[in-house]
Amino acid sequence: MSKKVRVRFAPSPTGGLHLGGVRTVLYNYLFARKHGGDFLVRIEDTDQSRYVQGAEEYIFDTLKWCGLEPDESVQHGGDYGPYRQSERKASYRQYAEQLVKNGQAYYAFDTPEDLEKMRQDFKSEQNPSPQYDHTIRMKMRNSLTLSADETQKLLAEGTRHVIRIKMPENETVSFTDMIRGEVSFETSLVDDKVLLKADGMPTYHLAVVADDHAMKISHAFRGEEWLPSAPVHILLWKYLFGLDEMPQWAHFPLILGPTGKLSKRDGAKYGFPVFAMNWTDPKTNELTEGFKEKGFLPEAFINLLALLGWNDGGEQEIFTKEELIEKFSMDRVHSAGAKFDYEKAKWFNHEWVKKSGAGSLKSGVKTLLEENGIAISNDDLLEKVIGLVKDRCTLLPDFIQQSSFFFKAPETIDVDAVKPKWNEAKQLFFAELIRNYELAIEWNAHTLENNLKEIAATNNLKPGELMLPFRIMLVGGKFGPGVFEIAELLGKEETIRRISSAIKMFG
RNA sequence: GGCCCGUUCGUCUAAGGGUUAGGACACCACCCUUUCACGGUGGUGAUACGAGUUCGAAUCUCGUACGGGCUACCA
Repeated sequence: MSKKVRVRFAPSPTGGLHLGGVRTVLYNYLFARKHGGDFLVRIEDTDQSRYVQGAEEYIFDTLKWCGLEPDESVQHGGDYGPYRQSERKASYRQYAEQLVKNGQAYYAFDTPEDLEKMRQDFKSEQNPSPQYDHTIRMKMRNSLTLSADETQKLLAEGTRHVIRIKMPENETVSFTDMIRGEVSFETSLVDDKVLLKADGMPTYHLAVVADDHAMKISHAFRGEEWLPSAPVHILLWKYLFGLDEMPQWAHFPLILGPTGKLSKRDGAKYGFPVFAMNWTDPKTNELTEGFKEKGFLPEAFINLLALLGWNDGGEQEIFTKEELIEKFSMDRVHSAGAKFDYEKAKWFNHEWVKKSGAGSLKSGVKTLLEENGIAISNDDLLEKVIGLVKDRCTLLPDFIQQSSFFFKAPETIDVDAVKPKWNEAKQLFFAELIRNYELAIEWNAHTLENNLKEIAATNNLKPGELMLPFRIMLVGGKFGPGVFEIAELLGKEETIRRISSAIKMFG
């Protein structure tokens, strides 16, 4: 009974990886880690027409960024390769032929035109999309309707054909889903799915069963959109390997957008990322923004995804990956779909930015600043700056506004916010402040504040009137952390330089 | 249309027969803050509907409504 836990993520390399895909990876990963099992990635590239250059590499880059690297894959090696279905072609036909031999599948010679005609002919109001099923198959061109000789002749001539499963009539196929409990289907209502395509490639249905068996998968997890085809897979397991060998299934709820299943379109339409990382379609050059580039931390991304359809029963919402591994359990995964809320996603990131040490944020922020023309020569200063401003940064790019002025004098000064209330007294005050600061021996926020207050008092000025001008001199605008903390990090020379150059603009 | 899955605040969710139905995001108010945030306190706000089982139902059963998924030689 205690088979080693082995789970897989099986994407097809057709484009960027979206939220739902990454969450499927996550739940697989957590389950494997929790149970000391293996997590592998198998590339489902059986549809040559949909193959997209670069998509496979993108998937692995994404997993790496998320910190969800597989134990076995095309890139990580393993004993159950190849991990790309296009390279496993040989075995699939053999299984399909075996099914034909046993009367559980059949050759079908219908052309795409034949199929189109069938759909037109049988289309009605009650049945808007006719299926190739037990009511139809005897009216089509296949090894069930043709004589054995004819079938052999067509095969010998190399006639293009597919192999379809022959769904039994009046049987109930049921299985226990780890999330939904017992799910059952009437076989008469399921169509004869193609198992092996005319090009010799398997469809997903055959491939998933053959490969899950070959790779000794113990638990097969996937999105809910697969639930309707589960009976086909159950039957294939029964016919080919026996139900005892079959992995346990779990179908994850869908992640929904504002209208339905979350799509790339939703992201563009509502202004939030849908893919994990930036993805550029090599054909159209269309760029779809990713969470990474939007400024999400991988820890936050994983965290928010984990909570979209699962929770540990308590009120904790911020989890490290290690905590997730410890607490994850499949029976606490929901059965209902979850609508993605970008505001909440940002909240998760903000929590993680606050929680992260300045040291761990440093390299990301440094890159970002440098990309925006801010050269960082002093890493220690950068770390101090990050520590000072991170509480007010939700996404990584927020650090640009919040910390640029520490390294480069502001290009624009919000003169209008100061000028109307500027006067001779303030002019003189700041001139005196400069003289005072020039003589300062200790340069820290506390003394700078005390000195300012003392000078203000002797000049009969309220500190309140002076803080905003002072801030704008140093920062350029009405934002940022405490003024004296800023001045401390700026240093004596730079603080004085900014005050004196700003005075001229106000006067 | 058929099949399958689902339904607790606007959103993510807790409560596995007995709670004033709890928390978080968002929103609002107040406090803190001589900027903006953070933080703190409080507030608005939900068991889709109808039957049944039960002393007692958000919770179990059935029906209805609504939502979603699938219905390709795509995955």
